[in-house]
Amino acid sequence: MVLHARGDRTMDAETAELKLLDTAERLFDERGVQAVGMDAIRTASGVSLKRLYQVFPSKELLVEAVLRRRDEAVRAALTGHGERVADGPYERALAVFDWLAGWFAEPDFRGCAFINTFGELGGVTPSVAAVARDHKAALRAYFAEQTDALGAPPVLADQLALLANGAMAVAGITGSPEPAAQAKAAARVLLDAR
Amino acid sequence: MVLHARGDRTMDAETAELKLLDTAERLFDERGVQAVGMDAIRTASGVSLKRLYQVFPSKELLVEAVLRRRDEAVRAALTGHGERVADGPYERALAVFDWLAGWFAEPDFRGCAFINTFGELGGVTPSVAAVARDHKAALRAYFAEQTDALGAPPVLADQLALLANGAMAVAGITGSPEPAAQAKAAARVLLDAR
DNA sequence: GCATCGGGAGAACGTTCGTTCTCTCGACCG
DNA sequence: CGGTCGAGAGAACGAACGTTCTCCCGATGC
Repeated sequence: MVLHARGDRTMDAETAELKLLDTAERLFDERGVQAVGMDAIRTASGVSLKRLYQVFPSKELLVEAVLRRRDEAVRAALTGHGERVADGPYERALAVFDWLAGWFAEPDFRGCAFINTFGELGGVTPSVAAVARDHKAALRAYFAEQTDALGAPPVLADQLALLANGAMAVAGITGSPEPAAQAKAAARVLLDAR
Repeated sequence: MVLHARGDRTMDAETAELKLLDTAERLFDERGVQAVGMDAIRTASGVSLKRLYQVFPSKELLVEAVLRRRDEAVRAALTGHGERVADGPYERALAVFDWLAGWFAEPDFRGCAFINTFGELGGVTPSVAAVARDHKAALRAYFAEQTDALGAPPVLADQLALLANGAMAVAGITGSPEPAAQAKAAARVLLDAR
């Protein structure tokens, strides 16, 4: 509960945390983690350094929080998109690639944050590696839900996940949204093959 | 030409360049680019800082040289492996995934250097982004050679490249070599589907 | 009204980094 | 053999970073 309702000069901890996560996510996506200083996050977010370190006592914890929030957002978007636009496991599996297409077409798309951050910090920061592993396991699990419902062998879920991750990596590097459609067509072939 | 054949206390420029590229590649793979200082490369390679900056006038140029050399090595390994173990475009396309399997099984495998370095520096260093793009275009071109020979449509080459890149990303993050075999099986389905 | 608390702004601190400079010494040239 | 060149070792420099500290002010409680 907010006990002190002052003017606009200060902000409560929840607002600060939200602004920090939003700002850090955007800057990390644009420039990478190490290229963004805490001071840049302070300036871009308007949250004071003191508050910043109250909410996230170190940069590593901020990075972890950004990735965890994005992990949850992606999981929710995936299942939400699947339920909205497709019914049946076959369509839901394919709908993932439509969701990727929309993501890749965003003007500031620069690849998957988990692939990128793992590449930058995965060899040096175990917590980052763990979040990336968890996230990719969740994507595979979503495909596995659909393939299980189809009675398909588990390896099909792995293969659909490879297509999705390959599309993210290639779309990020080339800047083209095409990999989403290419991966969707390949996924359809794999789904139809059995 | 080496005019001064001294003892072992100095080394000529070619030897220094080789040692620097080898050392930098290993350290960059292990820890990422920004986590490795020029001093660490100096110490690990035994090449003096003075020589280092004679051969590579900046860290950015060293990173670029490491990636370009690896690009050429991968291209050569790909075609060499294809010619050695497989004949015919169908087998050559699949042989890429056997080559990936051997790579993923190396004890210090930490993912594709181009995917990882793009994630770290691609948003900030255009030359790094360009090398990564070129490298991924070359992989796609290798697949395109095989699919063209098979009379398959060009999109199949993109799809095989998505499988290969997805396997690299997932194998790097999870540390498992399995994605290579899963991708190979999927590639076979795609190749057989037409 | 006054003491206290907590926050914002930003200076300060210690470290690390990329890069350059200094010092020294061995090898070649006359 | 004396002078010059270039190399190695590592100190030094300036900037940037993550983190902490200082100063000041407005709001709250008695």
